[in-house]
Amino acid sequence: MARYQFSDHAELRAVSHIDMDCFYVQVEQRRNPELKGKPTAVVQYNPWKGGGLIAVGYEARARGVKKQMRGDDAREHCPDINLVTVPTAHGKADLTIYREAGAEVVSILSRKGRCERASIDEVYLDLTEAAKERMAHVPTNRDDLHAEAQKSHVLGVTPNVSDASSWLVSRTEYSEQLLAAAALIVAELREAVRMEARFSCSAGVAHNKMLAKLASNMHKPAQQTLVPLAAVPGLFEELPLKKLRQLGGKLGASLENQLGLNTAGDLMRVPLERLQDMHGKNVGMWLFRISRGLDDDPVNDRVLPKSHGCSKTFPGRNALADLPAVRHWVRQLALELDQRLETDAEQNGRFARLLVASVSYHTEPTLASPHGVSKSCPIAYGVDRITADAFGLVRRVLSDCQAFYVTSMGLSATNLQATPEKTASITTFLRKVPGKQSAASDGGAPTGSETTDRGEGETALDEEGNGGLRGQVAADEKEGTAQIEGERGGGSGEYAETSTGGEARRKTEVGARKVKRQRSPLRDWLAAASGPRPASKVISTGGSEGKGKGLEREVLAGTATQSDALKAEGRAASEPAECGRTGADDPALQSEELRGDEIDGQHALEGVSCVERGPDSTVGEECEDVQLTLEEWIGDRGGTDSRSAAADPEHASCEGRGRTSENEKGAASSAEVAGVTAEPTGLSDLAKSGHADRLDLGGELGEGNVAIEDRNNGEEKADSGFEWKGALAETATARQVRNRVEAPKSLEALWQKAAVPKTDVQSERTVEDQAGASREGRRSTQSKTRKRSLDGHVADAKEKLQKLWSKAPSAKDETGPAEVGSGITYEFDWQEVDQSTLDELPLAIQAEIRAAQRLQMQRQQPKAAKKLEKAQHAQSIKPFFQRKSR
DNA sequence: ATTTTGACGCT
DNA sequence: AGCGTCAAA
Repeated sequence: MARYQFSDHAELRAVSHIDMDCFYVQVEQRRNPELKGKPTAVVQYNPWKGGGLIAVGYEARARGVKKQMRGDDAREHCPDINLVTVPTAHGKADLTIYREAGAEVVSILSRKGRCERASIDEVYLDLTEAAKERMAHVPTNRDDLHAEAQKSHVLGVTPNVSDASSWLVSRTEYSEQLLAAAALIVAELREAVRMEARFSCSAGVAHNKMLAKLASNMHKPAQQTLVPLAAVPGLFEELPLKKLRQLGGKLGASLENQLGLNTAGDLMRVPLERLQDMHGKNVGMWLFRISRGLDDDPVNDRVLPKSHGCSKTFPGRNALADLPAVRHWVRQLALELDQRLETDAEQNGRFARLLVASVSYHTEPTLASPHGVSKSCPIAYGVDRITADAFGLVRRVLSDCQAFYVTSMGLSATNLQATPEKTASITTFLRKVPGKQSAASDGGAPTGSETTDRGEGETALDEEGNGGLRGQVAADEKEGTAQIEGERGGGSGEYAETSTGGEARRKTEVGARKVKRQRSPLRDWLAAASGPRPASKVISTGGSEGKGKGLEREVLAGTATQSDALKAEGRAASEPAECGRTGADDPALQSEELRGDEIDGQHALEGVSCVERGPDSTVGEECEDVQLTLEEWIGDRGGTDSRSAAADPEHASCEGRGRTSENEKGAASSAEVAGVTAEPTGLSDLAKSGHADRLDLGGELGEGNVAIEDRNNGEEKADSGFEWKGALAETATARQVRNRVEAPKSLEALWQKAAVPKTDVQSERTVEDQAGASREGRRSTQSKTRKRSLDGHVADAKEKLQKLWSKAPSAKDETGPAEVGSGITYEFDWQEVDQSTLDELPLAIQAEIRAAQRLQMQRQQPKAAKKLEKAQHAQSIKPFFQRKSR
């Protein structure tokens, strides 16, 4: 029976999953070599019951220490255990050192094939190509195998055969040859990790991610396991279902409870139709396939995380009960997040676009599980702005509550984009041309070296994976290697130095995708952008000559703000229309939306945005928030005073060194301001306005003409020391105002409201956001009709249910309509709802129905109730993935 | 009172 | 956009 059907050899992949052994413990042992070989665990926070264990070393595991223990429990099992506390910063656990160590490992493991960072300490590798090449060179003599490869475990072969060597060298089946070759590569990579980073790791080698992941966990620590195709049926027959990736949670439990399955083999015997009936077409098919060892989930080419997040819990009494406390902790989180974002921007040229604030809270002291809510807005870099925006988001959630008890908060920055060349960031849009003298660095800038290790012609943000960057990384790695070897040669302290200088060097030299650079325009800008800024500064992104309308000109010139623009439309600036517009009746917004990313099919420049970025800003401040001033851009460079820099008469023009493309020309020809499309604005036009500081990126993008107008005298200056790097940091998308008129309502508030009969269920009025407004010195008044949020529907559903179930116990009226917010009416008998009807209902209703059924069962047959509860729990899971097919 | 992450799917 | 699920140290 052909269980495994691979149409031909070409489709067979060689995939490895590599997982560090008790990673945090190893990191700590490398930091403090005295811990090596001793029972060690890493804990988070000490005071309460000795802290929570998050990693346990193998010596400690041997003594019965388990990860779910508290520090105190661990001490009981193993009195001489070394408990290392995770570093803290900003009053919270800070995992930076582990992230950096993880990046170190990734930089090594990504050498031989496509590499996907699966977590802080795991990667998947697609070694298909490398293994194919390697197949021709697999030794025929088992003694010539890499020692680490010899120690491989081969499922279905070892330990019956004493070691894997003979298996590895004598394969005849293509699939096995491929795995054998991959195993040699993996052995070498693991050895490289051991030598260069001094970490041990375990690996699985198979034809897909699922099997590789399974295998990497089978022989730990410091071993590797191969899964030949033929081994799968035997393996799965005994394998608990939960061991398969994605089946460790509710889905796996539901399979066990509903179908009585215990092993993966059991799952294999369930007909596809049954699986699809139960879990939908996609999940059903996915289950069918993984139960046969089939998995086409590709190894993605991604070595960097897609988001940065930080969070903190405030359990029990520590719950935050007032806004100042909330604000304080928002700021602490922002401090960490900002640092991590800046580092990412420096090292990887990436910028986040979205800020998400999550908060879990109670409205009264209770043991019930808290409500979790998240809100998001476009992100603005800088601690203060992240703080202000995130606090605004959180406040929006809490402002309706008479009382709140915040049990956890988190910030995360997502939508990280490696700003591509043609929409490059304003933060990187100019770069000092090495060796070229410039006004800005005149005056003996002491630290102003902008030199990078790149060749002159290369950009900081070359297309991903191009030779320039790769080459650099490779060179760095080589240096790092040399450095380590030097240390080893030193003799005595092979590890002695590592927690100090050696590690620091490796950090910069071996880190993944890191580029050595001490200073950069980016860094300067980020630093400057975090500080206070003068009002009404504008960067104009003008193309060739052109004239804007009067108002637009003013805005460009920096005296007008968006509020002026709004006034000109006959609206008072203080009116709440401001930035939250979502209505199609708003001309400014329309053009704002139209502004978009594309003009003439190309990325548009956005020289000025007056779009509010966070929930707190008001109109007058918005421009200020998003402008890049002359001082900000120039002022911090090398400590040189901006005015003298700008006043340097030497450089009346500069030659661009960057690329010029049709795209960029198109982009340069238009700029949007305050939601109004501005015509290309020539330098001279702006110069005449004589108002404000500005940078005018004149001419075509890529040419690098930089004109600087001095605020004080309106004199036009130019600086030639820079290179045009592209367009803009913030794409239209990032600036789009989202949900600005979102009702600041908690679920509770909605629920309370829902108790009052409403005539208009399709819309509601937002309320004035007052809480904290005076402290902020701002007011944001919003009153807007909008579509109901999901929360509203849920609240409605709950209300209906309350009514419904209030009748239920008396059991007279057992069929009742449940009207849900959307207006759909469901009819059912709550005692006999069939599964398909139940599935149609909103989850909140499903949960209530199940609760009611249990309640009744409890009364009638207390024993059976428990069983029902378990089954219902399994049923209540939501489908959560949709497998992509390759 | 595990905590702090991070990816991804659903609606 | 916001929530839920799953997973790792």
